[in-house]
Amino acid sequence: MSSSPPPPPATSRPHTGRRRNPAVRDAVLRSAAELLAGPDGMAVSIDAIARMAGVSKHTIYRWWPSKGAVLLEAVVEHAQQEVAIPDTGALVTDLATFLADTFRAVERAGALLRRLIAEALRDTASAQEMREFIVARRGGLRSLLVRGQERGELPAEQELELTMDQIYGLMWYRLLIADSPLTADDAARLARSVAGRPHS
Amino acid sequence: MSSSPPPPPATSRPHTGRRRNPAVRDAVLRSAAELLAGPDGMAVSIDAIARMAGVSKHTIYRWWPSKGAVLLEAVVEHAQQEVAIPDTGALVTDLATFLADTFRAVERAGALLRRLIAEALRDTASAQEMREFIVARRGGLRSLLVRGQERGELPAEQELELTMDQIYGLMWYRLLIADSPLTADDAARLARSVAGRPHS
Amino acid sequence: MSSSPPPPPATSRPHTGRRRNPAVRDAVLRSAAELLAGPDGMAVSIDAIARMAGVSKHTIYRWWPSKGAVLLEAVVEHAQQEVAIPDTGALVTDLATFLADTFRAVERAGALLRRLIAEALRDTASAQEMREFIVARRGGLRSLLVRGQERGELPAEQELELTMDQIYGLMWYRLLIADSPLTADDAARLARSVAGRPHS
Amino acid sequence: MSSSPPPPPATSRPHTGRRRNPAVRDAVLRSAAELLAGPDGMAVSIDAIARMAGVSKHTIYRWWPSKGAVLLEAVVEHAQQEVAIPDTGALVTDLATFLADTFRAVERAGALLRRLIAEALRDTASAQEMREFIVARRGGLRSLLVRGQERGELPAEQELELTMDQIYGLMWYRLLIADSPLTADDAARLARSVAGRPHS
DNA sequence: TAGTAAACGAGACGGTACGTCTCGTCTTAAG
DNA sequence: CTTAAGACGAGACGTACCGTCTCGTTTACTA
Repeated sequence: MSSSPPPPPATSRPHTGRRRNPAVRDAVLRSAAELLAGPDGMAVSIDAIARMAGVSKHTIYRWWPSKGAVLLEAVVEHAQQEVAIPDTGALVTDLATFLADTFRAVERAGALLRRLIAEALRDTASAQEMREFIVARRGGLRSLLVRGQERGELPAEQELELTMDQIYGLMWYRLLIADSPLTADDAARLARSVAGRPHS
Repeated sequence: MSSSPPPPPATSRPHTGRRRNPAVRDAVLRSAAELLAGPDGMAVSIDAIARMAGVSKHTIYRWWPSKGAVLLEAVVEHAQQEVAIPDTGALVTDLATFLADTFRAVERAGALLRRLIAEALRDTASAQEMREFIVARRGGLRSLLVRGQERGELPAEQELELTMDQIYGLMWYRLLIADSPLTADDAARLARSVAGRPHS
Repeated sequence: MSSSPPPPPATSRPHTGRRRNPAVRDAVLRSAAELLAGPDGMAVSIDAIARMAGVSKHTIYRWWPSKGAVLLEAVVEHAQQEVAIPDTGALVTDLATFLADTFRAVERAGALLRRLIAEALRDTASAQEMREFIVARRGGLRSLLVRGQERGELPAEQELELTMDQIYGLMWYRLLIADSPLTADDAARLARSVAGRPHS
Repeated sequence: MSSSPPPPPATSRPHTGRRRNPAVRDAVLRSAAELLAGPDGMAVSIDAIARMAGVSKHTIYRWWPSKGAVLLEAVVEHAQQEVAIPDTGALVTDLATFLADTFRAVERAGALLRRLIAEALRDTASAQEMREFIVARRGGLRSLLVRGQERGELPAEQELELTMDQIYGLMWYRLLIADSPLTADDAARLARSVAGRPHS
């Protein structure tokens, strides 16, 4: 879900030469995250990342194919703290909890995610990686919904992928387009809506 | 929702000097739209727009405050062909029709919209205008849903704004994040899901 | 012998648009000259010239095709103070005066000329211009020698171009290769040697 | 005139460890010479030399203090085939032969020498070594001129160093500045000029 | 037969410059 | 006043080379 090995090791040579300095990777990603989270007008340039990280531009380009790749990996690293999958016994409360947690995390990383998508929209190459990362992160919600289906709280015929598109769609819509907040209340209402009891 | 008069005419002087040439506005917007719809890697620069339109950069900046504003207005102009509000007597079919039309239009303008959002994500100023435009366009769907509510096809308590966020959220999610198609089938399934009879 | 208009005016359009700011040209050439004359280790980069001149790099590249071209023009501008062609009545004294003046000027501009040639040796394009400039400057010496020939102080059969290659050769040899000084005494001895009375 | 033992072995420790691999030195110098002689635009970088020689950059820097030093030694190695000192009995023919040979050798190594000087002009350190090499090579011509003086073919008072500066000056001038050929005819004319019978 | 010291390849790294690009502002002269 | 042409400063882009610095392996001499 991250990493950045530029040339696959050709044959099975055990590796020679100086090893990659992990401090460099860390410094770059930390600087990238910091700049990404910076004030809204601030541009996130490779020059700026290199300067802040005390690293040469060339070194960044050695390990990451594009700016988007750096930003994505910074976000991935930064977003490592997984949102827990709750199990309260009822789908609607599980969902509400999960979404509230997710929304809170997303709100905190708002500027960062907006800029990440902005980069992806301008760079086909990094867009693909970004897509894969985002799609991979749907697993948590999916397992939650599947459990609801197994328990009979959700009709077996319900198309979960569509449901998930609606949920994550709302989230990104608020974040990217409407620029309106994602509250715990939104989480609760969305949970009820999805669980089929929207107005209880 | 369009236009762009930068300096309000000060006092009530009847106007002196050369008049604004409407052909300039058209040429700029047409060129912008053409470049926006171009191949995915192509950059849409003010220089390119000016060159293609046979117009000076300065003229563009006189009438529009930023690149984003030009692009937005180009999209607005281009998207003038309104999606009709159907009235088949049943919410689910109305919705399906409306969404299918909308999806079709959006798919056609895909590259264009992606670039528009990319610009908005980098330019706070144009983001605001863009937001207003997009929000304004929610009116059609809202009237449709309200009618459904009045007819009793949708519970009176249902929060339409949330529902709309889900619908448009899915649309933008597919467009910007997942980069997956929006089919007529998706429209139908989404319509059923929203109308409360997801699996009929 | 200088200037640098990049695109020839195509057809006979009378010219529109903002005019080239002569202050920019001056600032660039002055900064280039200053850096060229700087301490021996110092590199003369376009970035440095731009920074010192308070000018954008792009502006430099707009008007000069390469670094070498900037440096050459800076030198040309700087070397405008022509060495006078003396007329004392005798070739040997004329020559001695002329060479002493030339040597003095060249010594003063030593670092500058060394760097200029260094650039020319690495950039075929600027080498050509530089060659033309240097060859053009041979006119003074030539007229002096021709006069000597006409007066009978130099054999009519003497090949002046070869003689001049020896004279300027010595000068550049000392400057570029031997890095040894060019004194007034050298000028006098060289004058005697050329005038055919080397040991009077 | 060549070699490159970087740190003298401190005290009289008899030497331990792996010995220097002579193949490395050869490969480096051969690659350097080959690149030096390459097409005019081609850059001669340490990276390129290392790559072509199949040698690590570090190894090069272990044995040579700078790029200039490598290039100089490559040229020295390449120029080992000494130009013979002829003895025909007459200065003018001796000179003509010697210069024709020298010119031919220099013409063959043209690109190589130009690049060598280019490097020396940018690197004070290697300039010194280069100077020493070039000055050392003046011995042949000097002995020839001295013999001429002893034979009375050249005035005893003639300052040979100045004469040699004129000769080698012409050569380098043609090579570096004028970029014009050095022919056998030039050699003959220069020989006559120096021997005091320029128009026989 | 170990131990140890240097040579060597591979290649990471910080630094600096290159020449190109786009942005948004400013200037000029024509209509 | 509007417009086209286009100069300009700012600053990012991605590439190249420099010279230094680990690594881990290989080779040789010494104890």
